[in-house]
Amino acid sequence: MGLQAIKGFNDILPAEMNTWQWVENVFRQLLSSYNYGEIRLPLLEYTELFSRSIGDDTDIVEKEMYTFHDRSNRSLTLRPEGTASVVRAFIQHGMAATGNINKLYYLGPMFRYERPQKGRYRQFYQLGAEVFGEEDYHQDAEILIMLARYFHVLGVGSAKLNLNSLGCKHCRPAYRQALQDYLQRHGEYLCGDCQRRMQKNPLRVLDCKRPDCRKVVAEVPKILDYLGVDCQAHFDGVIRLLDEVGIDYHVNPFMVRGLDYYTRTTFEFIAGDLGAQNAVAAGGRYDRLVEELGGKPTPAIGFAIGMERLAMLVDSDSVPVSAPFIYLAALGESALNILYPLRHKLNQAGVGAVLNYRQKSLKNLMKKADRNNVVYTLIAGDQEIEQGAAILRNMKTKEQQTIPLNTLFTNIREVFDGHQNN
RNA sequence: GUGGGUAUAGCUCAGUUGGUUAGAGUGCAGGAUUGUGGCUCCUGAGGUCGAGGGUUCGAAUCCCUCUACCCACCCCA
Repeated sequence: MGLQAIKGFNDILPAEMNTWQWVENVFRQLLSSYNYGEIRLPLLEYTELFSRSIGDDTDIVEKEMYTFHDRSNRSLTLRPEGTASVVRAFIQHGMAATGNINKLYYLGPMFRYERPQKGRYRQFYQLGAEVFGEEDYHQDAEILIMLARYFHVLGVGSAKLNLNSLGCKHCRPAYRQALQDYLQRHGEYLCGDCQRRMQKNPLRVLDCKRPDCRKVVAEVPKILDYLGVDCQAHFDGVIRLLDEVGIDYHVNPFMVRGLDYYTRTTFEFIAGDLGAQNAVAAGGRYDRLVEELGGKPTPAIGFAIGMERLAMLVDSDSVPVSAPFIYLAALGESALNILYPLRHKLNQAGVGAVLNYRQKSLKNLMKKADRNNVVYTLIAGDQEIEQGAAILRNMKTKEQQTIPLNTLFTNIREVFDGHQNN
C-alpha cells in the first residue's frame, strides 16, 4: 500500500453515498417541515469554546480533541461536536434579540481522536438540531416525536428511546450531594476510574459498565426522586405527550451524558446490531449553556445523530434507486455526432442520459445499457441514420419503435414524462 | 492509551507436513451470436502473497521486527 487516508478518516464512496443522500434528504425535508432552518458552521473554532461548553473534565476535552496552534499561535480545535458552535453563532449574531424561537439544524463532519472501531471514527458525520428560546416541555416532546418519526420513515424504528432528567441548577446540587454521600460510604467497591469520578463528576459513576460498580449503582439514590416541582412537572409533561402519541421509551435514571452542559431532559436512541457503539442519536436540554458562554439566559435543547451508525442501520433495499433513464447507443461517428448534443439537451432537461464515446459493438453497448439499469435505450447506427431515424427500445418489455431524428428530444421527453407519472 | 484478530487478483476468499508455473468465485475485456442486454459456455488480462529481515537447496506457508486494517476495553454520535 502506498498513500493511504489518515487512520479513522474514511472515504465515503458513491455506492454508500446513495444511502447517505437519502438519509440526508429525508432529514432536511422533515426538519424544514417543522420549521427548522439550516445553519452551516466552521469546522475550526477557538479551543476555548469547547473546553468551556463541553466541560474541562470530560473525556472529549481531556484527550479526544484535535487541537493545534495556527500561525499566529492561537489554539484552534477541529470541532468534536456541533452544539457548541451553534450556541456560539446564536450569541454572535444576536439571534436572541428578536425574541423569536430559533430552530436550527446542521449536518457535517466532527472530529475526535479516539481509537477507531465499528461505528466510531476520527472524522464522523452528524445530523443535528438545536432549539433556542423555548422552555416548554412540548418542545422536548416535539424533538423526540420528530426523531421517532424520522427513524420510522427510514425503516430503523427498532432504535430504542432511553429517557432521563438531570434536573436543573436548583435540584441537581442536592442530588449530587446525596449521590456523593452514598458513594463515599460504598466507595471501596468502585473501580479506580469511579473512585476518581466520585470526586470530580459523580454522575459519571452511574453509567460505568463494570459489574462491581453496577452493583453499587443499583442501590444508589435516583435523580428522579430529587427533582424539584418544576423539573418533575416538565418531565411528566414530556412523558405524557410521548404516551399520547404512542412512542415507546424507557426511563433510565442511570443514563448520563458525556457532556457537562445538559439539564433536565436527556435522551439516547439505542440500536441493536450496531456493536459496542450503539447510540444512534442522543441529546438533551441545556438551559444554562447560552448564558455560560456569555449570552442572555436562553433555554435550549438539541440532539445529534451519528450518520455512519444510522447508515449502517438502513437497509439498502429501502433506499430509492436513482438509475439513469436512457442509454444512448451510438454506433459509428455520424451517430455520435447526433447523440452527443442530444445527451446534453436531455441531461439539462433533467432526463438522466448516458452516452459512451468509445466505438464499440452494439452488443457491448447493450451490455453497458443493461449494467446502467436504464429504462430505455436509444439505438442509432448507420442504417437508422441513413433513414433519418433511430430505434427506441424499452429494456423491460423489449418493445422497439422507430422515431425520426428531428423529433428525438421531444419524443424521449414525452416517454420520460409518461414514465414519471406512473 | 490497553487487549485480541486479520493482511494472497478491483472485490469476497481458498492455498495440504515448506516443493518447482499461487488458485476459485465475482467483476472487467473479447468471443460463441458479422447490429440487440440479462441466462449459458469458451478465452483473456489482472498478484512486489502488507513491508523489512532471518532460517532453508527451496518460504504465501516457519521465526523476528514494523505497518495498516478490524473488533473489543474505554468513551461516545
